[in-house]
Amino acid sequence: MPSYGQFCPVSQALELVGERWTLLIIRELLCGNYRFGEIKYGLPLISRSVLSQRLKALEAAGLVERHGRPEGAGFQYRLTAAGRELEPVVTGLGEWGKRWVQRQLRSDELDPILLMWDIRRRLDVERLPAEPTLVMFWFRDLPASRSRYWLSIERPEVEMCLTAPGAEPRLTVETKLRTMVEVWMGLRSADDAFSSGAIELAGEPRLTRAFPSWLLLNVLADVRPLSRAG
Amino acid sequence: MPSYGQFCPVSQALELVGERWTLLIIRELLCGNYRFGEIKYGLPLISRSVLSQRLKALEAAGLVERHGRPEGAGFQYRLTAAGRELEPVVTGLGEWGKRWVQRQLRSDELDPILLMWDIRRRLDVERLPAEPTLVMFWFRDLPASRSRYWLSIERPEVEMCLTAPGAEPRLTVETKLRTMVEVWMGLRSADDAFSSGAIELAGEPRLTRAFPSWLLLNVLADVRPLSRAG
DNA sequence: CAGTATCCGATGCGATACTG
DNA sequence: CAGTATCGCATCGGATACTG
Repeated sequence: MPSYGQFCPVSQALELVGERWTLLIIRELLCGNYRFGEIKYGLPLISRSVLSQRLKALEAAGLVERHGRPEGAGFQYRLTAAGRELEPVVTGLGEWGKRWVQRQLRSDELDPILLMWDIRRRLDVERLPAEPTLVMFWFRDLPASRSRYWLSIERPEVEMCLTAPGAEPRLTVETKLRTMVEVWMGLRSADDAFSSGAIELAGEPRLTRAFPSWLLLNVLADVRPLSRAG
Repeated sequence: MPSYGQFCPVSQALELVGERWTLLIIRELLCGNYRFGEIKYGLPLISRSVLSQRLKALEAAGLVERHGRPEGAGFQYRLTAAGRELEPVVTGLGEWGKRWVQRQLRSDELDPILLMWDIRRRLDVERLPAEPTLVMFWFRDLPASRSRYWLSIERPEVEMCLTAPGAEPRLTVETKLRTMVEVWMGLRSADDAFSSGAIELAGEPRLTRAFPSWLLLNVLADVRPLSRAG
């Protein structure tokens, strides 16, 4: 990327983090996705080459450190102190986006894997069932091949599964993808969705009762949109 | 720009303001440069085509409004409420940049016009002389053809001139470009620079005494750099 | 001066193939 | 799985020329 040619710190910051995808990668690292594949799940449209390239650039710039993982192959990418201090910028962008550009979500933005991946990271561990529990999400408006997703809960770990695990789910969440995304993003009341049956829960009563309390919703769910008047 | 394909407000925000130059244009509008040419002064390396394009995109996105100027040709570009609310993001980036990427300034980032343009907008109007006053800045390390710049003060207006106005300057500021930039950005003490003679003032004693108090310095001058340790 | 249209070269990026 | 190298296309953007 060519330089902005300025001594202004805003442009110097943007020379490091202003490229396409970079701040989104930092968002992923901020919210706890440290591995190449985890980041990729959170950014379905990024190509591996670009992700690799950006991680290298961030490492060279001193915002990210790459650590070998003793347990297996691959690396962990961790923000340095400098990288972590971008948190207010990322949050600021998110709040601004929620306030001012939250329009009707386009269908191509309703990505179920992304949604599940986000949900996975924002469950209230304290309230999850103590014993291993399999939860199935069923988006009945999607083609069968991509309509079902599983969260395998083994407190405090939660794993996302894209194919049916062996066990039977003990709780099923059935809804439309758009409904779940809107609830998740705070665009629609969760209480209403549950009580109206827009989200149907099936399974052990103990679990169906508790489920709404597990869902913490997206970090930005409670930022309210404003009108567009200038 | 292709979409990020996400429902996350951070990515939706970046679809509007994540392109190269866009946040810098918003910075210019935030700090009071409203006309095409004024913005261009603050962004010497942007091409007119790109600036035009970005302003149109910002207008279409509802962040900028274009107003005809009764007094003459051209337009004023003004931030809407949505655009103004990006101020914390721009400031956040600037503070982060000042803290973490403030390295030795590269020579090609030392742009005298940019510096003068920035100074022009950050003079303490209250303290400026009441009568019309011409101040000349002389960067003695630059080639003669681009070493001298003038601020024509007619309180509360300050005009930047790139060629010699008719009148004689009543105050001359003589220094190296790097010195002036470093002082301006808070990388070097202004008091030291004046008292050591790194910045030399010549002219009416009343003006040479008052000059240091006019200079408000860059908005980010007092954000302190930190070490790079992760 | 304040932009806008056109053209052409640079580069950014996705697809594919390859490696530990 | 977790990346990396190569390639070819598409888009971006700078230069130039043009207009109110």
